[in-house]
Amino acid sequence: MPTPYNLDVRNNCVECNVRAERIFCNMSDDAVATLDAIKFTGIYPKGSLLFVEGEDPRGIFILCSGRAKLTTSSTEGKTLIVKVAEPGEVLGASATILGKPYEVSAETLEPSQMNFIKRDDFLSFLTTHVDACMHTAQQLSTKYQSAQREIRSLGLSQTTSEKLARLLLDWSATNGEETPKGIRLVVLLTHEEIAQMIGTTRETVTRILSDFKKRNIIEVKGSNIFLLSKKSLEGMIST
Amino acid sequence: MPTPYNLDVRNNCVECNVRAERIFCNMSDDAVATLDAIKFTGIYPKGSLLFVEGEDPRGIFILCSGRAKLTTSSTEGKTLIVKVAEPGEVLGASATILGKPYEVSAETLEPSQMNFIKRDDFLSFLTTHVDACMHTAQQLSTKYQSAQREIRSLGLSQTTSEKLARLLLDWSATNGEETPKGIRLVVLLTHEEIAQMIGTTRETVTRILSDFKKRNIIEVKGSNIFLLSKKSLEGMIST
DNA sequence: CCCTCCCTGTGACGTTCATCACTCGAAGGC
DNA sequence: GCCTTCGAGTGATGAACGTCACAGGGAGGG
Repeated sequence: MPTPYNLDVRNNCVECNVRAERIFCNMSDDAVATLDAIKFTGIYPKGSLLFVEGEDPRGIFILCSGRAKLTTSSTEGKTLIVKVAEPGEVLGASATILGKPYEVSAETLEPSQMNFIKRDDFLSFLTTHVDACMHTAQQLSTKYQSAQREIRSLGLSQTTSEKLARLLLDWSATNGEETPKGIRLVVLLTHEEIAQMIGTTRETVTRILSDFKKRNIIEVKGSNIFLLSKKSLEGMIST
Repeated sequence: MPTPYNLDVRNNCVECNVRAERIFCNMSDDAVATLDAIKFTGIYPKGSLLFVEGEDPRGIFILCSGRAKLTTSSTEGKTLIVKVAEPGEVLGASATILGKPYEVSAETLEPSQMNFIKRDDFLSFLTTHVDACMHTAQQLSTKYQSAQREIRSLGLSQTTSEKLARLLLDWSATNGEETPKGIRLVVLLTHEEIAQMIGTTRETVTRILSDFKKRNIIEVKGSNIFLLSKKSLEGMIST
């Protein structure tokens, strides 16, 4: 039976076969059963806005499959992509826990399955299940460390080439696929969006990528990027 | 009786009179009693290194009084000050929870009292006291949100003046003191360190501050900065 | 099939800021 | 006392990158 958007929908958390790999979901059977009872499963098309920066927190979203970009914008209309969230991540947890406005916006980049949990349900879930609380703390710690990496990249990079090299290497670590001709990356983002990830302009991204191509560091085929020389990229970054 | 460094030392968490104001420490009496039993109180002079980026996590530090800067460095020797921690903050929690290396270094900016908790003690403390775990989650959420603000500032600011204006306004919100001639800030940092906070060079900081002085936006008296025109600063930032 | 829209690519130009090089003043040690 | 060290202030210079402007190509819709 075809499911919407060709997604492999998992309605039941208890029987979920990828649960063990997910830092947040990998909790006691008892806790997962409760989770199952309070969650709302939803399928979202590409481009869905889950929540918007500044909004009061309604609850958390658990990203079961698909990807979502987290963004923050200035009044001048400039946008910064803070992070691309991967399956297993929890979105909106910090705002929900503190009861403060969402600090970023979240938008799906591809058709995605999300489990939503209402704020009150989530908070009482945490206070009644210690290990859910522990896993939340772990999830938050991971998010904090990834934010920290982002800060390093934005603040310590000398040049824009360095930031872009760093981004490509980051991607290759999380989503890279080894092939005979180098590491293959599937890039869902336009140059404009890449620019928003590293705080620069579209033109500069285009120029630097051309430069990388000329120097045989990368090769671009449609939405694939092959890293021909990971070494060269690593040579560009400080740490 | 004089205490070292003229610090008001609080040895006993249960009787601590500022406990209620501290997001992390404000937990149940039962939990605080346990905390008291596993903590090690220490007084650190200015410039003490609590932990270093990359080190395996030994445990967490609760900042009772004083201030500490959190930094990250590149191999090229460039340093970025990620945050100046205030009393009540917990340092090293994310690394300790995940068992991953500290992602930043921590160094005291003034004589400070810290409570240290060993990793194993902290982890079992969290699993046995739900509300300690909740307060840790809140603390982590706060840190995550402040990291997010830092990312915004680094990534969305168009100019260095904007970043500096943002920094001054941030300080005025947390440490500002109203006076007839404007908001007074006590700046513990050198121009070099301010530069490291906003990812620029010392010379640029000096130049921009001079410029602000010329335009009667600020006035500098020793280590005090008076914000004469908060409005002008606000006019420089996008949001 | 053509038209439009969006993404990519590229040139010219100007501004901002990092870098280097130096001076000056204040603090602190011997 | 003097000398050293560290932070602040300032000028000259060049490179990096943002901005504007426009061209080409591919996808999708009427």
